Amino acid sequence: MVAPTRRRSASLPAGGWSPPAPPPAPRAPLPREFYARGTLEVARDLLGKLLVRRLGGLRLSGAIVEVEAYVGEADTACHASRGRTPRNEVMYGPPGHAYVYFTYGMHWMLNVVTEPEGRPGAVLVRSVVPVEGIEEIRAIRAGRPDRELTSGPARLCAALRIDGKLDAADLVLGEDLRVEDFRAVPERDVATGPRIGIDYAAPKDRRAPWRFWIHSRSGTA
DNA sequence: AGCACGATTAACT
DNA sequence: GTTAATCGTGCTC
Repeated sequence: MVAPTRRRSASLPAGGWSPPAPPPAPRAPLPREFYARGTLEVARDLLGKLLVRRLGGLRLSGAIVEVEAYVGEADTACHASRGRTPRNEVMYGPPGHAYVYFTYGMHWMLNVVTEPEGRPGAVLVRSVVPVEGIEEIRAIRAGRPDRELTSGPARLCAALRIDGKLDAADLVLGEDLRVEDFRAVPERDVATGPRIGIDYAAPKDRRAPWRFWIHSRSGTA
């Protein structure tokens, strides 16, 4: 039995945020219209939503606590900034699909496609807090401390077994992967700042505060 | 050639 | 306890 350790969030912005137990009854996937909006709005509104991975008979899920918006060809940090390619093709398609790609020789990244069809945009899911299937997630991520299970874009993909096979998956049909309504996040709990790992981008894009996370309220509830 | 990262190591306070 | 630097890895263009 593990004593409830007091966990001070440090470098990870949303490390201290915990979803309420118990998890709610499963809901319908968010509709297409949710995604068919401006990427910044979608990014902000994804905070507190439930990312659900269906794996065989299992339901693994986590509450979204950190995201980044990548807002089209004019955004030099966005994969679409150099035009349409086989990899980023799905970003140009209809909203509400997964854009999953591989990077750094070992990591998968999960994005959700935004904006009406033809306009590339996506939100990178950077961190979730486990809600359902935590024992299975611990098994998948054997040897990791709990705080490293799903905090980080590559970690959450590993934890939920998200890889290139889910690229272009329809989150609205939601067969293997979906996003459900879960928890309203008030404005005062939302923090914003520059995106991570985009040093190659133009200065204006590096500075843009297009990363959103749930600010953990220290001490009080 | 270059990466929308993270594990590891090495320095700090 | 923390932050900063390094680099593996293989897919994309």
